[in-house]
Amino acid sequence: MAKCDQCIIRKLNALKSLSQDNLKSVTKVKNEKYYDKGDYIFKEGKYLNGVYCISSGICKLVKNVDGKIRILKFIKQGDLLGLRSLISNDSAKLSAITMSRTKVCFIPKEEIINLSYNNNHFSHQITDDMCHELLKSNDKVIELSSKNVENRLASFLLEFEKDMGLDKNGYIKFKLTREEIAGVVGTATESLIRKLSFFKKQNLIQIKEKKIKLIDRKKLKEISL
Amino acid sequence: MAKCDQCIIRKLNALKSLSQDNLKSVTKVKNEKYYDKGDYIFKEGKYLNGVYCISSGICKLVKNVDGKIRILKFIKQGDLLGLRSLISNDSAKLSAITMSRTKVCFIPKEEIINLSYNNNHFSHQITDDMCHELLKSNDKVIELSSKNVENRLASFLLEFEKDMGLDKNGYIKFKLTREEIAGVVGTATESLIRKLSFFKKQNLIQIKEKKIKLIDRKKLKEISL
DNA sequence: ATAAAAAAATGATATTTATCAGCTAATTAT
DNA sequence: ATAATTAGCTGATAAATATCATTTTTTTAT
Repeated sequence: MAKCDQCIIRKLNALKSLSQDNLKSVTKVKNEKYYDKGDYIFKEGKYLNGVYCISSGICKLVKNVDGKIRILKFIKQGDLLGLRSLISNDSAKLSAITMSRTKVCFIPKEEIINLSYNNNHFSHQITDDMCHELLKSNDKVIELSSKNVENRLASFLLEFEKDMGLDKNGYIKFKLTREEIAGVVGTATESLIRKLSFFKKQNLIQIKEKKIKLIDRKKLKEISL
Repeated sequence: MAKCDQCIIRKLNALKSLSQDNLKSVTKVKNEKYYDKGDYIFKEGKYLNGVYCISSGICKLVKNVDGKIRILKFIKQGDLLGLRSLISNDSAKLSAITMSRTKVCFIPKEEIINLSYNNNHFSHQITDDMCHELLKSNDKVIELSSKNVENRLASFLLEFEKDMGLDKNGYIKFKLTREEIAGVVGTATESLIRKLSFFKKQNLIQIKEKKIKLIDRKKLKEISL
């Protein structure tokens, strides 16, 4: 089992605030696990016994609303999963599904609670992260209630590009199905497909083997507003 | 200036975690202020120098998106305003407008920061509150992206009744304009009006002098799902 | 390599929601 | 008390979005 103090992933989240002693303690209790693409890390309704630190791979946080699957967030290398439920002593309200083979470190609840009481930096970092999450969530509420599908799709494409980065040919690194994009944007798959081909026809984007390349970011930005 | 340790309002928010000493310290630096109905406590974009504790009255947290005013949250007696911005060291992303004459206690940023470093209970309580906010915000995202106006209006009416309580005749205590309800539900005022009169025609609600009484909560609940 | 399954695309249509214009009722200011 | 303003309501219509059925393309399994 790898040692946490040598793990660079931890620097990407609240765990960066931990001391060497803290990290030794985490190393003792943490648990590494691999998931295949499409696996559930946890399902909606489950009470989590700790938090999940994504070591490699990509996941989605989703809610299934009578068949329609809404995606609230993508979780990447370095992100922590399950903090909200753990702090609120509440069941998970969303399911976490891997979108690629994923390595996850599980840290038991007691350890997180102890750390948060023994290390003020850590506990403040968690609060900061929650505030950031809240800001983004509020932004989504506003976007969903005042922008149409076209605006939202443009906005998503720009943000997704920033989040995921580009391959050597300028395409967004990570592939999503049309259904998944619809699940993020909050629309029906068919409506999403139509908007995407509309963007393609307008030369705002290019699509090749399901990968998307943004061509006219300025125009997309305008559309997103 | 009233003393904070004798204020019962503080028990309704994170300030309940403060010690007697903490409260004495807050009393020294806090500032009471009255706002008339319709006043801005702060506007979107402003950097806040502290948090606002609502002592009496009701406010709305809003965002103006090219003329359409979306209401994200109602703030009542006992609620704290401005914590997110303060913790993130960020400008306010929403405006706070009073909906009745409102008494507010302002607590300077430095005091909140100090308290959060000196009192673990307080700082944990803040984190808990943020988690709760995040949960509610996420719920809204899901609702907006998977429910229609009718569903959302039913859901809002039930929640608003729970939040505000009833007058002696069973009407929801607090009056909102149609435009405000539309701003919460995320739709156009005219669409909202039509849905409201539809609910009235179906005998799900009654309206008298702008106040709303829920008649068939069971049916409303079904519609909200 | 081929068959089967899943994903993407398209057309037709229904439903939902927004917009605009005008009218009425209620509230506010003088 | 009356005028002016604002809020509420209604109808007509346009625009956006969802739904369903079908076809084509791509991916996956054998």
